[in-house]
Amino acid sequence: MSRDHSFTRCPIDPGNFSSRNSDDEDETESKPSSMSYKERRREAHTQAEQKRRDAIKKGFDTLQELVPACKQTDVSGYKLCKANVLQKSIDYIQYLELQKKKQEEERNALRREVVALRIMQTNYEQIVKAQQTQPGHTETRISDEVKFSVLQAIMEHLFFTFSNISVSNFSELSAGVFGWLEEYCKPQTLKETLVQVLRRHNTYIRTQPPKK
DNA sequence: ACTAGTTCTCGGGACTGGGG
DNA sequence: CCCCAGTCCCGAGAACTAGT
Repeated sequence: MSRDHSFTRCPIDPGNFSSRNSDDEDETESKPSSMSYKERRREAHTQAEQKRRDAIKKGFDTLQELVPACKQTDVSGYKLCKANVLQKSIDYIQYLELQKKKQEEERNALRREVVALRIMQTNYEQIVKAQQTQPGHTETRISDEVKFSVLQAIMEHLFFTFSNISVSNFSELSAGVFGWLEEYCKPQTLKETLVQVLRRHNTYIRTQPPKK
């Protein structure tokens, strides 16, 4: 069985175990003043184990500080067991991943909205420009009533087309709006709609008797 | 007293890097 | 290439502690 040893090892301390061969004879503890090779090796091993346990403990302590559900809730020094710290850390990471996903979806939806609004802005600007460059265009005073009536006719037409969009869920609505924008909010289509509405109003206004 | 969790020590397997 | 020191990791068992 081979294990993955991708960790980084600490540099070797030349002060330890520098004369292993010369100490081999000490294993019978014939010299009480100096430790035998076995004893020194055992002591070094104990220290290394202590160091390893400290590192593990430090890691758990850090997790307990970082994960809100693991933080101490009272002054009695309450501490979660390691298994709970691990489980709560896992839960917290999963929660953070979910939050990240939600925020990314929200950001994408907002970006789509920005694109749609820019398309609409461009359309309106082109309509205004086209109207201003029409031959015979004169600045005449239009009443608020007529303006409202024109706007209402345009919006009614748009709403009629918009009402065909499927709204069973958000993604369908989202896709439907894009399709609707591309089909019914094209500059040319809007221009045609506007022309129709204005023609109708022009005819209607001419046939109306002047108000007294 | 019992139980569960933690800490510590010890022994041992496995791996790495340097030296002969 | 082999040996060895140093290191890491793991399991077992003992000791300790805190809660019930």
